[in-house]
Parts: sequence; C-alpha cells; structure tokens
Amino acid sequence: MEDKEGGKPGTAFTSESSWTFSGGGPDSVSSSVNYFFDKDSSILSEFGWDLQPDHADDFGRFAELDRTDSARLELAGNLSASQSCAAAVVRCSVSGTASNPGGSADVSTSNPSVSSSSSEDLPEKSTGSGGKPPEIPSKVRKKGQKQIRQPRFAFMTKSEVDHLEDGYRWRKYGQKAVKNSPFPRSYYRCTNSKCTVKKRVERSSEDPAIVITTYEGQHCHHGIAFPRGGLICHEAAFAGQLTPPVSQIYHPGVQSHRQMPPSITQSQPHQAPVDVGEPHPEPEPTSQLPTDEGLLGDIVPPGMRGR
DNA sequence: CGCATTTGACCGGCGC
DNA sequence: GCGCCGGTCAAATGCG
Repeated sequence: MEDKEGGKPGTAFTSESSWTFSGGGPDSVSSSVNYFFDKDSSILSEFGWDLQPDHADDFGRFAELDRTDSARLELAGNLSASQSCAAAVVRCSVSGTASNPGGSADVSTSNPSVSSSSSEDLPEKSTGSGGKPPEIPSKVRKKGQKQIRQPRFAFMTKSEVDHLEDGYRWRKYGQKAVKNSPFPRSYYRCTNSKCTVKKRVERSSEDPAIVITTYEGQHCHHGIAFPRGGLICHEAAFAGQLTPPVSQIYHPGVQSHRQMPPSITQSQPHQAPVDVGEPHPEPEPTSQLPTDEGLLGDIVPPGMRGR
C-alpha cells in the first residue's frame, strides 16, 4: 500500500494512480490498491476534510482495518449513519496524482480558483456542449506521457442504490460493462461546467450490495451546482467537497427532484443499521436528513469552518 | 424546450 | 503488432 512510493501515506500521491481495493475486494476492481488513509486522517485533509477527533478516530479505525486484514469496516456512528439508505462505508481508499501533490490540501470550498490545480487531464472540455477542438480532442492525451489523473477517492458503500446522493449534481456520461462483473460501471461528471470532478459507480461483483464509488478531482465550486436554482445550504455543499459517503444530504425544497428518487426524497425516521457484513433486507433504500450535529457538525471542511 | 440519460462507437493505454 | 479493456464522446431518446 503505502510502500509503493515510499512516500508518506496521505501526503504524497502517486503519480500514477492505479489502485484497487485490497484483499477481499472485488475482482472487478482491478487496479492496484493504495490505501493512503492515514490514521490521522491526513488524507481527508487532502481532500478538504477535517475530521474532528471523534470521527478521525473512526476513520482511523477503518483505515487500520484496511491495512491489516482488510476486515469489513463497520463504521458505526455518525458517518455511516448518514447513509441511511442501507449504505455504510465499507472501505475507503484514496489515491491521487502528482498533478495535485498535496496541493489539494489547500483546497477550500470557498476558493473556486483552486480547481485549476488539477486538470491536466481535463482541459476544460466543455463536453456535452459539443465541440471538442479538432486539434486537441479532449480524449487525446499527451503522447509519451501517461495519463495523469486527478486525486481520486474511492469508497465502498453498502447500498441498494447505485448513485448515492452526495449533495452535488451529476450527469451520467457513460456506462460500460465491467469485465468479470455482471454489473455495469457508470460514469458521471459534475454538472457544473467549470467543475471537472468525475465519479464512477459500480457494484461489487462479489457482493452486489456493495457499491463502489470513485471520485476523481475536486469540486471547484462550493454549492451544489443547481442550474435551476436554489441554494443549497453549506452543509450540503460541503458534503460534495469530497462527496463522501456522508452525502445523502437532502434538503427539501432545494434539492433537485431529478436527482432524488422518490424513495430517497422521503426521509425516513429510522436508521438502517450499519452492518456491512451482511446484506440489509431492506427492500427499498431510504434516506434521512442528517442533522448538522449528527453529521456535518462533526466533519467540517476547512472552507466551511467558521462559517 | 431544456436537461438528463442511454447507448453504440471511438480512441488510447496496456499486456501478451 | 495485435487484441482487449477502460474511458469518453455524442447522437438519439426520454422526461418534466
């Protein structure tokens, strides 16, 4: 894991980010694993997270699990509780690239300009708007230079829904069948035209209940990218900072209905138990409104502190 | 009408 | 060099 480049876990990203989920991980995720999750949650800081002691400990614990025997993470408590839709953080890994070597630590949600720190790989291709420049097609990468990826952050959640609500809006731009997996992989990108964050969603071939979500890049905007409007409260904005499993943040009235399946939009009073070891019998994922004190009050991104 | 999703095609990287 | 595979594009389609 962290021995790969001999760098400090959580502080030095690999220049070549190939990764996977270590032992016990799904075969479908076929990259090599780099768990940079450090006990001091420094990696979270890299992504703009700031765990307060209690939860830093939580992260530390499961990071440790990953490194030792890759035991199932049972991230009980506030973080996973937010994924009431029968989702729980199972495992988490972070990787990144030299294109953003720790610089992401400076990223603040209140500083959109930092977004440019990343996109060596994503040259502002205003996709969808049609039109890649003839001479510089977006998909063409520099020859002789391996594709440089933005910092990535992946986690596994146990969820019935593939696309977990995370406070940001995503547009699906592709779907591919995954080798050795009956489940397809979906590709999303942030709907914010200036934001190059992408995410991949796929299900574990071993445990269909587990959704593997991979985020790449960082949001260069703090609110939710709601073209049609509405502000989202800063908590949700933060949630999208890394778009972690703490997501499931839904604010009635401001959240786009499109993104929110009926089953999700209706908050449920109960919380699904967090037990990643066995499937949840819950037929329908439910969501809840995480309270600021229960979730967001504990994990505060740098840019959000003092707000 | 505008936006999101679907889906087949295309392209580049990588392993053999 | 070839084939496989992952990732992305973009036209078509659907939906609110």
